[in-house]
Parts: sequence; C-alpha cells; structure tokens
Amino acid sequence: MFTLFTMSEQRERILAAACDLYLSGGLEGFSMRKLARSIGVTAPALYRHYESKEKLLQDVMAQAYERFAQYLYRSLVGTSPAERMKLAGQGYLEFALEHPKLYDILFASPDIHGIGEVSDELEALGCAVGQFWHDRVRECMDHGILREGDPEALSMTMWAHAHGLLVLHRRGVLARGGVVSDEEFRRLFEASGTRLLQGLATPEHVAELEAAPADTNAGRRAAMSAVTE
Amino acid sequence: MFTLFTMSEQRERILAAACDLYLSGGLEGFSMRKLARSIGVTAPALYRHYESKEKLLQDVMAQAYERFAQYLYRSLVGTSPAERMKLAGQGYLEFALEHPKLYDILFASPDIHGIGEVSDELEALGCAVGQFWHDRVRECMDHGILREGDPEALSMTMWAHAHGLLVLHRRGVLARGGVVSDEEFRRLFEASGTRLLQGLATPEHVAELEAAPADTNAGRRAAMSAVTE
DNA sequence: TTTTTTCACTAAACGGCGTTACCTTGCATT
DNA sequence: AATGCAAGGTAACGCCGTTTAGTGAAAAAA
Repeated sequence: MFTLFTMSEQRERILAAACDLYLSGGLEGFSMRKLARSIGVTAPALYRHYESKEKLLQDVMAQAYERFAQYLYRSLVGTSPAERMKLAGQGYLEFALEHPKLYDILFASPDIHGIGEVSDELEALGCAVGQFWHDRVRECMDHGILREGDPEALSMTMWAHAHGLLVLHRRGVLARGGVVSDEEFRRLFEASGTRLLQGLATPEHVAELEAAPADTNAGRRAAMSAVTE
Repeated sequence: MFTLFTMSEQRERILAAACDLYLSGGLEGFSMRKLARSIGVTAPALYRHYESKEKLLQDVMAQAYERFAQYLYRSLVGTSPAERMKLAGQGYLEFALEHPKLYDILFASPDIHGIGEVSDELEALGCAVGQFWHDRVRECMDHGILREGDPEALSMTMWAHAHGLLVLHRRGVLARGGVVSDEEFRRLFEASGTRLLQGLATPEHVAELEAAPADTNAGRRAAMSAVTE
C-alpha cells in the first residue's frame, strides 16, 4: 500500500520534485499539493520532511545558487586574469539566459516571492558570488588590467551592471519598439560591459579592449563546456 | 498614459485602497477580500469594477510609475545637462529608497508577482523611463560631457547599473559582513556612479568629476523638493 | 515471541484565497 | 406605474497552506 522512505531519502526526493515543479510552472504554479501529487503522497506528508513551503523554496533557491556557482567556476579554466574575468562574465550571462527561472528566484525581492526573510545560509551564498567577483577583480588589479582601487567596490559596480542589464532585458524595457532576442542581448551585454570597463581598466588594457573584435567566443565557450564534462 | 474612459468613482476608490493595501502589506498581504473589506463591500462587488486581481495590480503598477516619473521629472529644474543628469540619478535613488515597495513592484519579474504578462501600457511606461534617461544622456553628449556614442545604449548601461545596485542593496549582498544603511548606500551609489562615468564621460569632465567632493547634495535635494511643493 | 514504541503516512478539516452564478435592491427612463 | 439596468449581497466552487487525529508497518523492548 505505502512505499516508505527514510527521512533523508524522502527529503531529497521532495526537493528534487520541488525544483522540477518550480522550473516547469514557476512560482505561480507551485503548490504543496501539486508537489505532493507529483511524488505520490498527500500534502500533509510533506510536512514530515519540510517545516513549510517557505523552507522548501529556500532549499530550491540554494540549489539554484549551486547551479549558478557551477557556471561561474567554470571560468577558472581561463589561463589569465583577463580571460577568467571575461569567461566569468560569459558564464554569468549564460546561466541567466539558459535558466531564467532559476536566475529570477535568486534575485527576486523577498517581499514578493513569499520568502519573508532571506535566511543566513542564502545570504551567505549570495555573498559567495560577490566574493567570486571580488577575486576576479583583485587579480585583474594585481596584473595591471584594472586600475587600482577598492576591489570590493569595483566588483559591486560590475555585478550591479550585469544584473541590471538582465532585469531590463527580461522586463522588456530595452529596444523601444520590438523584442530583443537572446542573441542580440548577448551582443548588447558584451558591448555594455566593454563600455563599463573603459572607465575601470588601465589605459593600456582599454586600448586592447577597443582593438579586440567580438571574436572567438564560440571557441571559448566550447572550452568551458568541455570542463564540466 | 492616458485613460480612455473616465473611471467610475468606485473604481478610483478601489484603486486607491489597493495602493494603500499593497503599500501596507506588500504583495503577500494583498487579497481581494481584504481590499473589499477595507472599503466596506464584499469581494465579488469588486468585480463590477475590475475584471481581475491582475488588472487591478497592473493599475497599482501604473500608479507606481506615475510617482516614479515625478521623482525623475523634478530633475529637470537643473540648469545644465550635467546637473539634470546628476539630479535624475539622485531622484531615481530617492524614489527607490523612500518607496521600496513601489520600486519592487515596478521591476519584479512577471512570473513572480502573478501578473502573467506585462501589459502594453505598462511596457510603454517602462520605455518612457528609458526615454527619460536617453534624453539626459543625449543632451550630455551634445554638451561634450559624455563621449560620443549611441545614447540609447549608453543610457541603458547607466540605468542597468543603477537598478542593479539597488537590487544588490535590497538583497543584502553588499557588505560582506553586516548591513548597509540607506545613508551608506547613498554614498556607495554615488561613488559607483562616478566610477561608471569615468569610462563614459569626456576626459575634461572626468577631471571635473574627480575634483568634485561629494558636496552640496543636501542643498540640491532641498531645491528639488521645493519644486514639488 | 509478544508487546510497545516510533514514525511516515492518510483522511478530514480550518480558514483563506480568486472567482462565478444567482438573486436583491434601488434608481433612472419610459 | 412599469421596465431596465447597474451595484451590491449570498452562496458556492475549487484551489491553497497547514493542523489535528488516527492508521498501520516496522523497529525496539520485553
């Protein structure tokens, strides 16, 4: 009649199903009852393993952070600070475009997605992303690619710029008239990044930026993907 | 932007109460039943005047845009393109800090706040904000304050940067350890804006930026507030 | 082996939600 | 006075998150 699972097994199954459900239906289509149905139990059974819908969604967010981090860490295969920085930016963009729902939940305002307060664990994960940018920036400074300054402040500026672009893109505010395709947005994202770097990079590197065409991205992306395999 | 039909008085009362309810309780605490109670009718009565909760929230968003636009338009009292740009940035920041709930709803991802698709009217309001930045940027280019380039692309870069900073602030990601107060964030916002402008402004104006201390902001804000009164 | 305890689960229910169907009321027009 | 219509109320439907109380299998204790 019943299939019983150990505590931890079932908790994992619930979380996995919750991620699937969120990805397929968004926050709108997410309910404890649907989730329970999808794994063949009744809704109250979920509460043996998860205190509330909120805690469950927090774990979905944490899962999203993990995937996000993977995209970022791939950039560490770059062989120079400048390349690692560039790959990190591309990884950031790729994650946001390939997993828009995951990206959304990571940055949604707490008031809006039902998660009242961001838990300490989640805040720490957010800070880890900040630290990652911080590291990329610092090593670029150390190698004379970025001008000297507070790496933390600078990485914040760059992160804000990247995130803001993505929000404007998803919000449909870019392109006064029609829609911006993801491919157009990729170009736009890189162009805006270059523009930003013009004020942050050292003069020598700015010259290098201006000389570089939007060249071997395909090859670089292939190299990054190979790492994950 | 324009309302084709004159709204019935009751429709206006509903919208006003909806704004109050959203401001006091956020999206979480917003329900048609509470809203109805707050104006002394039953929930189904609301549907005589509003087709759905979604349409109602869209009107709340439009209202938020109107307030947002006020904050931006105040900057037009500035007597030079550079001052108008600076005041616009300050107005943007002030709106977001003084009305965080309104700011949230303007940029929340559609998937998340129950409003399935952004209506044409709302998208137009968003584009109007974009146009406002576009105008500020173009006149700064015309006056040799910003380097020549595509004003639209540049204004997008600046808007994205501003919005991204605000998200990171509200998300609690800034400041590895503790909390960043609004006052600290104001300084941080301006500093990051200056950093961004270093790559966008003409060399002469960059020198001016670097020379300028974070001076008479209080006086300038007072001048802006006086306009609205 | 028998009894007790544990525990993942179910069924039923509570209060709330958005929304619809149907009915009442009062006012304006004919 | 009769009619039509707009605005409101009541009751209900099918969701929702969550709680309470019971059920039965397995594990632990006797």
